[in-house]
Amino acid sequence: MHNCRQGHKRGFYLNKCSVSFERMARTQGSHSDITGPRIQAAALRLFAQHGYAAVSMRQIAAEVGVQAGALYNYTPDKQSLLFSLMQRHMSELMEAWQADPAVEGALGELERFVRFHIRFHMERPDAVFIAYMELRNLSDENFAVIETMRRNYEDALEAVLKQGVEEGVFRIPDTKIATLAVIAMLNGVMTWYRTGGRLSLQEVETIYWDMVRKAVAA
Amino acid sequence: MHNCRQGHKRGFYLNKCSVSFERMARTQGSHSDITGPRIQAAALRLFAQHGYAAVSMRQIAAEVGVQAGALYNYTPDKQSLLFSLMQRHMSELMEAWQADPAVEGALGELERFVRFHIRFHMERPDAVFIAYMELRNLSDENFAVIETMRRNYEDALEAVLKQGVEEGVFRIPDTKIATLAVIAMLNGVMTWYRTGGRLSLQEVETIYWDMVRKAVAA
DNA sequence: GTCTATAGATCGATAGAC
DNA sequence: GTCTATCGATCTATAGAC
Repeated sequence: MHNCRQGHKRGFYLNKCSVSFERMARTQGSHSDITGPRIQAAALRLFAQHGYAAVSMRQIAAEVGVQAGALYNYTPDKQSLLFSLMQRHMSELMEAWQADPAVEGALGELERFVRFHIRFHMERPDAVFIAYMELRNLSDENFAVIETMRRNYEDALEAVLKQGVEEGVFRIPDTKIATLAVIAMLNGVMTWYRTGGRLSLQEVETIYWDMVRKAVAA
Repeated sequence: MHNCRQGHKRGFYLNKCSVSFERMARTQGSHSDITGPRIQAAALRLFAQHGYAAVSMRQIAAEVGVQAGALYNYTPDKQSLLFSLMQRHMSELMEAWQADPAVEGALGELERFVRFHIRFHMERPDAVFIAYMELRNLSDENFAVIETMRRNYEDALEAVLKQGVEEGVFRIPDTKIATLAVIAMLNGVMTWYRTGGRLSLQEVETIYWDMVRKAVAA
């Protein structure tokens, strides 16, 4: 099942092959105050690569360099581990968007959104992949939280589209559908873009901005 | 984990709640020549709802109304079951596209593609969902087969876009990227559209066609 | 805080009766 | 072709030593 060929399996995210990061056998009683973050990082990578259901706590522990039981000092269970990864991702997304300096006019705001979305998501492909693929593995309660955060982000784009319609610069039959269509299109970047390819991220942003701009144009 | 509320968990496909279709206890030696198709149908539904890795052979068997061991009269293993579902889906997709009557000119062909893609995919949401989400659970050999079929389908759209550029009706900086962007956008329909909503499928097709047409316009 | 060890459940797949 | 029964592996999570 596993493979490491890069560029393989487009249509889903595949990590670069990387040397396993296991540590030396750890003396009993030793400790590391960065074990928590390392567990999160290992879970993020493994969930993105193989899927939540296919990854065992033992695999995560092995990647960190501890035994499986030690994980439960940092998370009550596997489900909470998934939820915390997704929640942090969505929080960072919202905060980054709000921190991005606004510009004048709906057209400028739409360009800002397109470039922000591509840039932000390409910087954390593992988290993005999990956020879109593992929703069904959340408990109902956890799903409701993530879903609300996602809707807030979508609402930010829809507000821009509505503003553009009012300004008369956009012609959009249904702003909610257009919102989802734009985000879906932009997310497609992650299924094929690889750093070091023939196009820089800047060029990709511009190509997508061109398509989005025209798609909603009056 | 499981829930049955409809409209819940947008962003991934969720089946309608349906009464379990288990059969009466089966007398030994009895048989049914439709067990094979019923296994495929059960696997399709369960893989789409819970994910390949999260579904057990026992669950599939229970849905069909047989014991787990009986499944192995129809499939050598779980992996082959997944592969056959994806392969059939991609075959049907290619055949349906080739059977759809071509029209004159790139603009007409693009509209035909947009409407065909939305219609075909909305008619089989389970298969579509599996085809996009379970690629990583294919063995390398099986993945190569599916990936080739997918590329062939994408090439059909790219040929239309190239034709439009030559005709001068489209202005597209990169036809490969535009191909992927259009397909990604159209696939987004499946994350939110539900039969019986405020828009008919015909209306949805028209809205997306409007956006696609403008996005690639000269 | 990490270890070893394990409980208790469930998995994919097979064997042999009917 | 389906059944019952089971093998051997693997899983999440916990208990108790250090």
